[in-house]
Amino acid sequence: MARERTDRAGRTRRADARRAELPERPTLEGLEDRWGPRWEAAGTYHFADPGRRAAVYSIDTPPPTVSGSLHIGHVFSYTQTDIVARFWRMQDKAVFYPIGWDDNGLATERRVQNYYGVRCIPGTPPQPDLVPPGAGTKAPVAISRPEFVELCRKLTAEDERAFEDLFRRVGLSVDWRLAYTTISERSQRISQRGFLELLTAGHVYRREAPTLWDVDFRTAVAQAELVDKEVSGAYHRLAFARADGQGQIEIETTRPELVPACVALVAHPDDARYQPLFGTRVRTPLFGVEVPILAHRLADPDKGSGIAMVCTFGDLTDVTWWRELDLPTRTVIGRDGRFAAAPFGEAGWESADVEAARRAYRELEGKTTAAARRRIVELLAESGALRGEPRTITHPVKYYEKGDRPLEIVSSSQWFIRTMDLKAQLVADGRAIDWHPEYMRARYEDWVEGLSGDWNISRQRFFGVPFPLWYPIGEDGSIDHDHPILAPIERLPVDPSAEVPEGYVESQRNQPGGFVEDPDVMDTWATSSLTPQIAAGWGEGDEDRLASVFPMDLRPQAHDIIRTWLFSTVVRSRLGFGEVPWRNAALSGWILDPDRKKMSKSLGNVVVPSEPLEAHGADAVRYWAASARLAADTAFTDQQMRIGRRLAIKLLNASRFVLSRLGEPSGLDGAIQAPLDCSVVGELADVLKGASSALSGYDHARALELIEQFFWTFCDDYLELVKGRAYAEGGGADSDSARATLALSLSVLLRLFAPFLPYVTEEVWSWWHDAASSVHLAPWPEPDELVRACAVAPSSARGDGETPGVLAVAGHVLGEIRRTKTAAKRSMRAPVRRVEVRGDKALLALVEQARRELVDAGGIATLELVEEPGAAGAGPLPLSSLAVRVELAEEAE
RNA sequence: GGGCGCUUAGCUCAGUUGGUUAGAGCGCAGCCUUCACACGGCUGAGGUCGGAGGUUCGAGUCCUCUAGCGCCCA
Repeated sequence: MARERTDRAGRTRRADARRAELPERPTLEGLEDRWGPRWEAAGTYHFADPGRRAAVYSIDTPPPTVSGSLHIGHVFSYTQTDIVARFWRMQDKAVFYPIGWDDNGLATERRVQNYYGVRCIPGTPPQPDLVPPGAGTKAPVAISRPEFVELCRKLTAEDERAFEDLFRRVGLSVDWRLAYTTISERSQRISQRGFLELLTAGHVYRREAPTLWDVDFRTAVAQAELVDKEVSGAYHRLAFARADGQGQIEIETTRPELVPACVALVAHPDDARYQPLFGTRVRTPLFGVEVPILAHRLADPDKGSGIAMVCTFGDLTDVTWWRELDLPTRTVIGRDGRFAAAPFGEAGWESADVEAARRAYRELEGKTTAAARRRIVELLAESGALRGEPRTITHPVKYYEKGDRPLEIVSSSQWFIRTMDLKAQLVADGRAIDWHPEYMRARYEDWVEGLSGDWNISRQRFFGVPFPLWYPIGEDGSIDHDHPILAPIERLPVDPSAEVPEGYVESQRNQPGGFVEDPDVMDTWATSSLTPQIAAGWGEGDEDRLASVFPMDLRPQAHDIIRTWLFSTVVRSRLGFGEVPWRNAALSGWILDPDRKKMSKSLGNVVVPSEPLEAHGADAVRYWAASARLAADTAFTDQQMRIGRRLAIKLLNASRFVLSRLGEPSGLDGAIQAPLDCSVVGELADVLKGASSALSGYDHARALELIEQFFWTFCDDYLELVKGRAYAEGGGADSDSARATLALSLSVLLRLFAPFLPYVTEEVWSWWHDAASSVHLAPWPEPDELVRACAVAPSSARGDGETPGVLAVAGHVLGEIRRTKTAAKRSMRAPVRRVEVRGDKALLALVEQARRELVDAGGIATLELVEEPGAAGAGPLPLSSLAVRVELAEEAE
């Protein structure tokens, strides 16, 4: 792989020969098509493992969810990371910059269901000739799990191509050879191995427990996937008869349908109204089940009547009460979200009136919660237990973030990773990471400190990584969940539903004395929490680069998935690898539409990236992304792209001019000696220093601003002032100095802009260098190369309280001349009879040093400097203290 | 309810550790077809920095209170 570098000074060879190659009218059109394939062919961005962690800069690139729609936000955040990658590559780091696609999981399943009009029903016979009905069908076709998984693979492959095309177009400098998908064999192997190691180490366990459950997707979901939605509901006031016959207790509930699942009433221990009742019992209305009245601090005396009904399970508070008060379980809602059978009269379901209870429950059985609620309200009203009219309220209800109906809580067996014991360590790990911006750390810490349960990693779904294990079945047909049969590491990945554990044969599946597979798949985060390991090929033999790249330097991601992806990666890194996964976390903002609303498909305000890329070009779109700071939500506006485009065009034209002026090559070292030239180099050195420091600190926007600002001054003032010397035939020291300054400045500017505008800078670089040379592999400029090029120390100029430099002073005078010409409505070429500059001696001396350039650029016949006595004061004087009088020549002159 | 962020020219945003007349681009107005650039250049008008109070010789920049918007979490 060619990593040919230009020498430190970015020196050009055979400049004369190259001059002929300058395009007459340079253009941005077609640059993406020209350079993308060349970089690919040359392996410009390939990672060459140096075998030393210190020589590597590694990035834990977010794998986008390919089932989501492509939009301009993808370009935005990925470009910001690419700038960092390019910067470090030019710092001579071996940049490990992989890319992945997150295709595993529920998002893909849902897209496949909708796209093809199918539904996965495990056990459906194979239908090889099936033509899926397609989107919009009202009757989805049931298909088997293998066929469903096949469709998932097919569609994600298409989606991934679209993402790759986009990212290539934008010029991301990823090493495409490192591309991975989260459903790939490698990802599954690594994910399963990671799980087994945690299991062996005792960090995961399986337990039957109340579980947050989406009734439509029929899967468990984790705390991290919850969202609160404000929905309307109603308080129903219900009367419970006291068991001793001494009257009634009224409670209020938004979920009257759960009366058959009621296991207690609770009030606050300090609530005087209920203190006498603690320990007594009441009977549930309709069902006649005796339940205790208990005290618990979470009961809110101000809510409703101050006493609440505890059901198994209406919400997470019920779970807490159930656990802490050691209450029995009476489950009524099944995994399909409908009321399941309830054996009133049997053990645990005793009733004072079994017949009445069964009669009432028959009215509910098989109904959805919503239908059951309507019916039970009627029954409660008929029985007289419902007091008054239900009172409508709006309250927050927990939903799965992708779900359409409120979550239920069902009791089920799930795998958990122990995180509750790890909180303090996780907070400490968060503090070991440098956050950009720093305040984002708070999001992480708040989340960790607010964890209320271990991380449930099992999902009752189909397109995911299976748990690599089986359970033995006893001779009596009972499943022994406590002694799973683990797949050996060498066999991974395994699909336990298709493969057989060691020592068994397929015919023993589901048979007494045989085995049964774990039917679940892992939470998608359980796999993507291992992206550093997947990208680095952990355990993959010759491809294993983990030692060279881990812990990684950077995790870039959006701030909304701190609680999921970022958090889960820290957990896995800590438990599995005993380390913090990265040194830096950079949080990008969101793209909003021009009205500052979040882009979403449902609002119809999504901007497809191909349009701005087409209209403005990749560099211009990158400029827009680069000019936004990290974590700043940014409105989409093509205004910034227009500016970026203009900048890129300016770079083409200015470069063309500079290169057209470079004559015979002469050594740069020490050639720069004219005061104005030293001044420009001095300012450039300041810009270099500032930009390097900003980029090192993940402030790409600041770096771009500095570079860009200098570039415009360079064009507007320096190029205009230097033209006279640059055009002078026959050379001479002045002329050599000018040409050396032009060459040096252009070389440095191209390299500074390269991470931001990779196409246009490479284009210009190619006018000037051998075909094998790439600006993207050129060394990042160093202050030393600027210093060396100057005969005298470059004068740095514009710091606060410092005397302005020659460039600034000359630019100021030139500005005054332009102002006068503009005011007189004359051309900028209009001759000037006389310019008089009055002011402080020190400033005048600087003007004097640029006399020739000012006379040339302004077309000045007489330039007179007049010292103002008395202007001398303490400290350096501002430019505005110079009084410039400009007399234009007559039109005819 | 808790936490965090934002509020600077018509618009979109910069303003580093407090220091001289607060910056940029767009938009707007005017001028210039100059031999790198009309997919351009130059010049100009336009904010007193959400509000109130405080610290300081000095505050957009620190402190307190407050309003609005947004995000995260209960």
